[in-house]
Amino acid sequence: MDQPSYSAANVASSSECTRDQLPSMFLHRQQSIENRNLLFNQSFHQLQQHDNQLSQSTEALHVGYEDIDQKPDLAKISKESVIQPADSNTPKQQFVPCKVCGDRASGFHYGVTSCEGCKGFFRRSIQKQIEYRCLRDGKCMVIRLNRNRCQYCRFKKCLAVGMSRDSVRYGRVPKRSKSVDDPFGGSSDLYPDDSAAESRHLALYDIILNISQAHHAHCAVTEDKIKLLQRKHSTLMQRISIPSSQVNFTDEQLETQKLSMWSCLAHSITPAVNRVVEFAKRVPS
Amino acid sequence: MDQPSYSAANVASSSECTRDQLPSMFLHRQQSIENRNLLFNQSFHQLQQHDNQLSQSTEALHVGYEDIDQKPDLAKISKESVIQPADSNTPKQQFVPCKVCGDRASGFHYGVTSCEGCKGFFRRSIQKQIEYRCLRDGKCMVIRLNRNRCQYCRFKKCLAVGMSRDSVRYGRVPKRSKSVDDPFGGSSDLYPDDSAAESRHLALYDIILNISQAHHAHCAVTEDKIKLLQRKHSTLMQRISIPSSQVNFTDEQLETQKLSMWSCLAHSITPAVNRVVEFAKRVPS
DNA sequence: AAAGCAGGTCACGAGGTCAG
DNA sequence: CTGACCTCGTGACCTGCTTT
Ligand SMILES: [Zn+2]
Ligand SMILES: [Zn+2]
Ligand SMILES: [Zn+2]
Ligand SMILES: [Zn+2]
Repeated sequence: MDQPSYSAANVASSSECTRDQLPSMFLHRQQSIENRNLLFNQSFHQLQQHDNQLSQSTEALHVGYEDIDQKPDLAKISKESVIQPADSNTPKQQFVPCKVCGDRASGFHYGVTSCEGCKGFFRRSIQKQIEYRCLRDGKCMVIRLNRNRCQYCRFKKCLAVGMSRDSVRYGRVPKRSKSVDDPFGGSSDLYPDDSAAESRHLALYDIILNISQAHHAHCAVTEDKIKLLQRKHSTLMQRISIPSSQVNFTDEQLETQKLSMWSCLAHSITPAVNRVVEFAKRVPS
Repeated sequence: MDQPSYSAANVASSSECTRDQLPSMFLHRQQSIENRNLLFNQSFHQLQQHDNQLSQSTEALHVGYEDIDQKPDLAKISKESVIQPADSNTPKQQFVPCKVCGDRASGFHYGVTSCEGCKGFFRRSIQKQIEYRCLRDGKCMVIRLNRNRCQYCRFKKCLAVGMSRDSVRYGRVPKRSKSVDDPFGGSSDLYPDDSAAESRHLALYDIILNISQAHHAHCAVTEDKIKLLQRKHSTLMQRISIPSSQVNFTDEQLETQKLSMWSCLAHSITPAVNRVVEFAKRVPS
């Protein structure tokens, strides 16, 4: 696939993305999850396109996880890697998500409610005229935890949500354009939810993370193993194809073979089933 | 103290020991061992209060403790066996241990306070998707001096303490999350010790390692061998039980048999004694 | 003034490097 | 392969300007 590139108003030099830009979460469940949450409306369309790409690149996500009997406990996960945008000293402060990455927004930057990170990233991008490149298909998901893995897609998202030098709003925000739901006075059509939406938003990330971790911990389908399987399969087929023409089994033999094969299959598939069960047990209910 | 090299080859060949050095060696070393264990244990008690990491890997550490239980003296440890952190020119700098190996941490890498070594190792591991294998039981202790001996267990420990691409923290550390005790602003498990205690901490790790290694290198009682022994024993008993009723030995025959059995026993036990000697020689003095 | 954002600052850490 | 060292992108704060 050709690699999309950006030459915005000011773009010239090239910068290399790190090759580990895979979004480390979101599997097939993401759609239903997204549907439930209004906060992600803006990117719903984009997410739908991601589904393909994500499911086929799943194996790359398992780097470092195979053969490790990792037992992530939920308490630790929620402590360590769940977003904690709300500082403990300002419980009163409302959470407003960045339109680019979903982190806590710090204000209305370049025309978009965004976080300090995305603001700085966008500023740097338009200042230094950097041309980013996506090493994949240019559809990387941009969320807080992986926003730094693909600069191209982050910048693309910035533009998509409307960041621009021209959208800069100077000075004080007019009083009446402020609202409870959008303290930064951006366009008022996006977040019709009350404050409960914020907690749902956070909970969502929590769930996403949990599922991702559970998957990592128990999915044994790695690239290596797939290749190995393919090799095994082809050699097996070769071996079988030759004698198959000259061999005649009796019905009894066939029956016996069927039984033995079934037993063999059952034996082989048991671990996989166990893994699925383990995975299911990890999904928060 | 220089690093003792315990390569696999070294361990394998180390059971050779000339017989004549046996007795004096043994007695002398035995004393040393006891003294060291005195120091060793109290410090461990103190460590448990301050160091989460140690208690977290208690299981592994027990290997080193099992045969050892005595009374303490703190001053002595810091006096005679302190091992300095890598840099001796910055005495003012506070010591913060790597959560993986206990070496001096260089920062908050992949979500965990860790040293340069573990950081680089983890990066390499997740980049190249290397699949490690443990040559033992997958419970190797991972501490500074032996962290390079088992990649599998080192990586496992990395994951266990929470290293992950998703836990990466970019940018400057928020001011309010910094504290005197935890310069890296990581999670809330702090190390309220002064630097002297940290040096002791480091020294302890090395001592633990030495003893454990010495034990591992010369203890022949592995799980495998125990099982083998049990099998041998039961078959032997079966074989014996049958003829024992119908056989009558003369006194002379019995005497001869006693002698031969004693000789056999002596022959069998010699390697064990040698191993004890070798173990004693490895204990730092 | 007061509020609020663009841009600058620079502590940090990811990733690369390369002797050992 | 390891890890001490280096480079540079990141983002939490800060400063100064613009608009009410
Ligand atoms: Zn953002
Ligand atoms: Zn991308
Ligand atoms: Zn370490
Ligand atoms: Zn191991």
